[in-house]
Amino acid sequence: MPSLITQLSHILGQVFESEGLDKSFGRVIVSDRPDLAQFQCNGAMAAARSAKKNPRAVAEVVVAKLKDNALFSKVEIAGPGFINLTLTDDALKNYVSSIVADPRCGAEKIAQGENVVLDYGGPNVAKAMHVGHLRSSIIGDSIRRILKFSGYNTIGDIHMGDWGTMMGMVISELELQHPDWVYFDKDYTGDYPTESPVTIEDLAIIYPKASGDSKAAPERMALSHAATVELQNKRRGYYALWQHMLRVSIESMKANFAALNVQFDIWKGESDVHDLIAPMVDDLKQKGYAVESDGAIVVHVKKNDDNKEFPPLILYKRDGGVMYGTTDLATLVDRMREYNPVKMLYIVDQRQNLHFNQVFRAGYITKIVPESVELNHLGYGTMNGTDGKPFKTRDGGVLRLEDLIAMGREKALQRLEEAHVGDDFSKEEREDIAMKVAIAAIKFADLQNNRIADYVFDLDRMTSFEGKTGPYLLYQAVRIKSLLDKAGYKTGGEIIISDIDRPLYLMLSELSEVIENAARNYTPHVICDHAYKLAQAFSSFYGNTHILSEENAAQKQSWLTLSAMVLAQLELMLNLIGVNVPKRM
RNA sequence: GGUCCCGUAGCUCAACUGGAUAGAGCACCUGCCUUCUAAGCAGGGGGUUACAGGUUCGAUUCCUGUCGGGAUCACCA
Repeated sequence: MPSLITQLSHILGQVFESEGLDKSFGRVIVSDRPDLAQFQCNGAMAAARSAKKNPRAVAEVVVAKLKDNALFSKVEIAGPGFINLTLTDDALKNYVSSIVADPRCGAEKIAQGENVVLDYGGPNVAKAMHVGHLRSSIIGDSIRRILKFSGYNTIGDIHMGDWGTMMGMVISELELQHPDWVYFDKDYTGDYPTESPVTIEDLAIIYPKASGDSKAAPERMALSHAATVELQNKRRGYYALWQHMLRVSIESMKANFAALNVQFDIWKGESDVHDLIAPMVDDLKQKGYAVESDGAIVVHVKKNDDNKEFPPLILYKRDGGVMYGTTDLATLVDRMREYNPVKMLYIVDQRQNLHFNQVFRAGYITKIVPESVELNHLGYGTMNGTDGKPFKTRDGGVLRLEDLIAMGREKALQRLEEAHVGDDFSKEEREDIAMKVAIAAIKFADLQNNRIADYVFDLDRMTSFEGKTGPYLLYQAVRIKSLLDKAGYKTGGEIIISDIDRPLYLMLSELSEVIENAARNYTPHVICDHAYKLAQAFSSFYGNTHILSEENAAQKQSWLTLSAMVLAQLELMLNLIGVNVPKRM
C-alpha cells in the first residue's frame, strides 16, 4: 500500500506528464502553511524554468486537471506558483482506515532484503568502555534498526579492537608484573588454566599504566611492540592469555550493550582478518596495486584530478608491522566474501574521515570492492562538555559508560519518588522503569541532532526529563496505554474526522516519508523530531478533549482508535531509535 | 600553510536538500490539577540566519571573498 503522499505525488506526476513535463515535478510534500492547505506541490515553478514558461500558467493547467478529482476539497494556486492541496475528510478517512491495522503503520519498504554491513560500537578489548563509545553505538544501532525496518538485511558488526599494539602493551605489562605466570614460560607445552588470571577490573587498571609507561619511555614501548608481534605470530602463552582477556572483555561489553539496548549481529574483531592480510598484500603486489615507497608497502590513492593531498594507504610499515588501514582493507575483503553487501557503513568519529577515504579509495582501486557497492563513512562530531571542550569528568578523567548509565538511573528513580509515581509498584518494576527512562534520555539527547560537528553532552539537561526529551516521549506513550486500558479499548468502528483531530490524522499519514528520509540519508534525528511532534500534538489534543467522558459512543470509539494509532506510531519510532516503552510510569 | 567541516533566539538544536510568515526545547514572564498520569497543557517576550558581494521569480540552503571556531595533513588507532 503506497503512502498517502506517494499516492498524491503519483496523481500530480501524471498530470505533469500529460503536459509533456517530467513527472518528478509532481512531488507532493506536507504544506509549510497549514493555515492555507494540507499539502503542496512546488513543481510548477521548477517545471516552468526548464520549459521556459510562466510558473503560474503551468500551475493553472495542472490545477484545472485536478479540479474534478474527488480526493480534493480544495486545489489552489498561491504566490509565484505553489499548488496548494486540501483533501476531503472522506479521502483522509479512507487512507487512515487502510493503515489502522497495519503493523508497519503505513510505512513503505525501500529495499528487498539486500545485505548491508554496518560497522559501529568498536569497543577495545582490555579497555573499559567509556562515553566515547556511546555515539557510535547508539547512532549505529539506530541506523541498523531503520534500515532493517526499511527492508534491508542488516549485518551489524561490533568490530572490536582486539589485535593492535594495546594488546601488546597489556601483555608486556602483565609479564613485567608477573614473570612467573605460566603464560610467559616459553618452554611450557601443557594446557593453560581455564580460569582467566585477570578480571575486567584488573584490566581497567593495567591498560592505562601500560599505555602511559609505553608512551613515556621508548624502551618500554619496544617491549609492547615486541609482545604485539609475538601475539600476532600466535605465541602459545600470549595467545592463551589474549583469549582470556577477550572473553572477560566481551562479557563486560555484553553487559554494557544489553543495558543500552544496543544489538549486533556479529561479534568480529580485527584479529578475525589477520590471516587474510598476508595473502591480500601478496595478491595486490602481484597485480601492481601495492608498491614499495620509503621502505613501506603502500597503495597510492591520490587521483589525478585531486586538488588536495591524499596520503597513500600503508599496508606494511618499514619495520614490517601492519597498520589499522591494512586491517580495514582486509575487512573489506572479508565482508565482500562473506556477505556481498550493497552498502558498507562505518559509524565512526568524524576525525577518521581521511582514513576511511583512503581505505575506500584503496578498496575501489584494487577492485576488492566493485564500484556498485556503496562505502560510506557516517562520521559524527566529538562529544564536548558544556565548556565546549572534549567531555571530561569533574576530576578530568573519562566517564565510564556504566557510570553514566547508573547516574541516569539514579536520577530517574529520584524523580519517581518525588512524583510518588509507582509507590505501589514492586521494586523490580521501579528499577526497570528507571532504566528505561535513563536509556531514553541518553539516546534521545544524542540522536535528536544531526550535527556532523560537535555535540554538547550535558548530563544535567539530559536528566532533567523536561521538554524535548526521551522521557517526555515515554510519558506520552504510557499515558495513551493507560487511557486505552481504562477504556477497555477494542479495535473496530468508523473513523470520524473533525477539526480538533484532523491535524493528528494528517500527521499519522506522514510516517512513511519520515522513515524513508531517515533511511536514505542515515539520519535518525528526523525520526526523533517527528516522534516528538506527534507526541506533542497528541498531548495538546488530549488536554483539550476528554475522551472517556464522551457521550457519543461512535465518537469515543473513533478517538480511542486515533489514540491507539498514535501509540503504535510512537512505539514504532521509539523502537527505531532503540528505546523501549514501559507499561506504566 | 594546504584540505575538509561548522557559524541560526541568552543557551542546546531543527528547518523535508532552492520555496510562502526561519521553528522547537531550556531559561524568563502569565494562567491551568475535587473528570482519562502536571515528566503535562494554554499563552507571552526573544532573530539583519557571522559579515560582504553574486546567481534568480525566491537563498539559512548554491557560488566567491572576509572574519571566527574545530578537525586533519604516510609508518599511532
